[in-house]
Amino acid sequence: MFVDNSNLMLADKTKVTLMANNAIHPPLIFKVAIACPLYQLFDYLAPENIERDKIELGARLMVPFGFGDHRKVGYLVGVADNSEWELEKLKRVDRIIDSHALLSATDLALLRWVSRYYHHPIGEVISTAFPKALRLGKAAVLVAEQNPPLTELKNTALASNTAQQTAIDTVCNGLGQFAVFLLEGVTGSGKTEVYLQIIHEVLKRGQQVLVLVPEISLTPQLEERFKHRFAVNIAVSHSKLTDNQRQNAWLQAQQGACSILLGTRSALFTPFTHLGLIILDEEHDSSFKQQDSLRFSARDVAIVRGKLLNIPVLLGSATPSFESLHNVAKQRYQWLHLPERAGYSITPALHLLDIRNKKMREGLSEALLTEMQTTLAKNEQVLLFLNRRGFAPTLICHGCGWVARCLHCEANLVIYADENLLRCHHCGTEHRLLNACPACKTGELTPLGLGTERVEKVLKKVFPDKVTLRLDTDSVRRKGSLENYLEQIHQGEIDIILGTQMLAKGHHFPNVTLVAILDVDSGLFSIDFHAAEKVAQMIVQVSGRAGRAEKAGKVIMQTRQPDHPLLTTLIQHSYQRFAISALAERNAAGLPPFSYQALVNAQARDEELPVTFLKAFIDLAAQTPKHNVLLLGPVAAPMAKRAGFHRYQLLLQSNQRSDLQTLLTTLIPDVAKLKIAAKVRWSLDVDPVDLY
DNA sequence: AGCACGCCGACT
DNA sequence: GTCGGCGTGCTC
Repeated sequence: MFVDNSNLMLADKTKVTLMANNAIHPPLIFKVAIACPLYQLFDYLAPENIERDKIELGARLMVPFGFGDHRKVGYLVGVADNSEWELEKLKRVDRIIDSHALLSATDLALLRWVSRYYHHPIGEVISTAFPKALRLGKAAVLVAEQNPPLTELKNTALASNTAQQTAIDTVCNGLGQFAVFLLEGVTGSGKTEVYLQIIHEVLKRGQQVLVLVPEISLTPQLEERFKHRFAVNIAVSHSKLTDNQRQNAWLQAQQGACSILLGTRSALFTPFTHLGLIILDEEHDSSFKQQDSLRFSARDVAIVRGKLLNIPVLLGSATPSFESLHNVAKQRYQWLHLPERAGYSITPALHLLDIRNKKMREGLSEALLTEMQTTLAKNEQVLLFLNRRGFAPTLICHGCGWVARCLHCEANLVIYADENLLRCHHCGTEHRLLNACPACKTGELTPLGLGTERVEKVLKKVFPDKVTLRLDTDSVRRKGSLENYLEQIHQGEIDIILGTQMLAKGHHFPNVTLVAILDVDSGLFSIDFHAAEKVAQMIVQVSGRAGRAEKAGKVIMQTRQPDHPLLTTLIQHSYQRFAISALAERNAAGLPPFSYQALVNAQARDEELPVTFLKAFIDLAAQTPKHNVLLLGPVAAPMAKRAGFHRYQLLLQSNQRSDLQTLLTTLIPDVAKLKIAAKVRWSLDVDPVDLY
């Protein structure tokens, strides 16, 4: 009788095949990273009949993951002959999506470094390097067959001054090897021209350039200058573009079809075929630090990338970060200085305007109004800086002292008079503007403090025949309106520009000859030790908007602290001098960059849970052998409640970066496994710049 | 992160 | 009697 043993075979199929495989060659195991919040790789059986030498690390795979027939994209990061798991429990890879990996070995090494340094799950890190469609497993298409001709260059050989030429020569001599250059040059000193001439050299070598800027609004003007100068393919990548546009830029860089990629911090992980230089403009800008999910510093990761690729990294700023200045002092970076304004530009003069006991009109002193009058009479433009949106930051009852507070945040509601609203800047909650005090019913409700909307109203009253423009996130919410407004300013259609932070970033207003910082004091008394650095940078950056070309500029800072050392040092000496003294203070206090920090944040709707979690974190750390890391906290975050969530934090600090890293490496995966970790929203920020 | 399993309240 | 709430646990 014929014996059908197929059932038997089926029952024991896995074992039989494995035995057969073992007889010929050992099983092939794929080590796969998958985008989920787990600090581990997943082992899979390689597809059947695969040739081992055709496997490329970094390739995307489709793998079964989780329940039922669920599939996810995985990233191949290793191949092995064995697994710590029982082979019967391993699933098999469905298919290899990329026969040729889209990431190089160096790209993968960079992503693994990022995962280790920021203690972020490897699968999530790798997936952030890909455009959305590729993350979901879509096939990558070819965007161009060949590299474009890289030698067609326009308008070369512009005259540079000595300092510019020295900077250009120094970086160009360093092409083809790793080095970090800090190009420090005041606004108008011709930094961009230095970039252009160095980029020219890199292009001549047939290599690509990655240029990173902190803000999307800075890309159009740079793109324009690149296009005017170089007849090469220039790709742009930032989050205001469509997924398709970003993917196209990504593929062009990855296939060597573009010579320059200009983008914001998210463009940093874009793969290139032959990257020769990374430029990071406005390197001091805190927008280079991502403040959610993967909290990486684009500046620091750019430097690691330069090191891995053995190419130079050029950091540029008029107000370098203290960390970069410290690295120059330690001779880790080479300092390149452009001390003067190129051409005929005149450095603006800084003045402190003591407003103590002075009569004020909605935040504007008589002396400032007179200065404005004089400037406007000459048909020159005035720029006023006030870093506070809305009409007024507080609504208070003159009768009983009641203040309009947000129900979900530990914050006051901001008055928006035009919209007849009270709005919370932290959770977005809106209320109708009240007519009567809800507490005493009779008291008069009074706006307290100044916002841009309030100052705009008084400006229109005082200067009725002049055109005032308010520039803040509320007024430029509509897409593309910032560019339109900037164009109007350049066309001379605007007389008075009033705005927030967004004015301090890189935009040039040649006909502005008077700049006033209305309230410089508000930045001087923060609990965050970074505050002084940020205020000094803001003052110098805002000052840089004034007095271009042949026209002298004037900068006025209204203050009630005319003897504050930050202000006097900046005015009597320089940003550099202030940086030196502030760095000395940080050294004495054992603060970064003389020590190393990581901040653990925890928040939950329940008020007790964040503290319980952070205490569990401390308990785990205490079980770790002697680690020389100071744990400070838990303490309530500076904004203790936000959008209904109670927030606490724990600061870790060490004199040795390696001590801090070693502790975090063992601690974080264990913390993630804590039961309570699932009940709070927690995050880790390595090298935090915002301590709240 | 997803997604399923599981044990308690208001509905056709 | 069921639909669905989100607490808990798992992913090679």
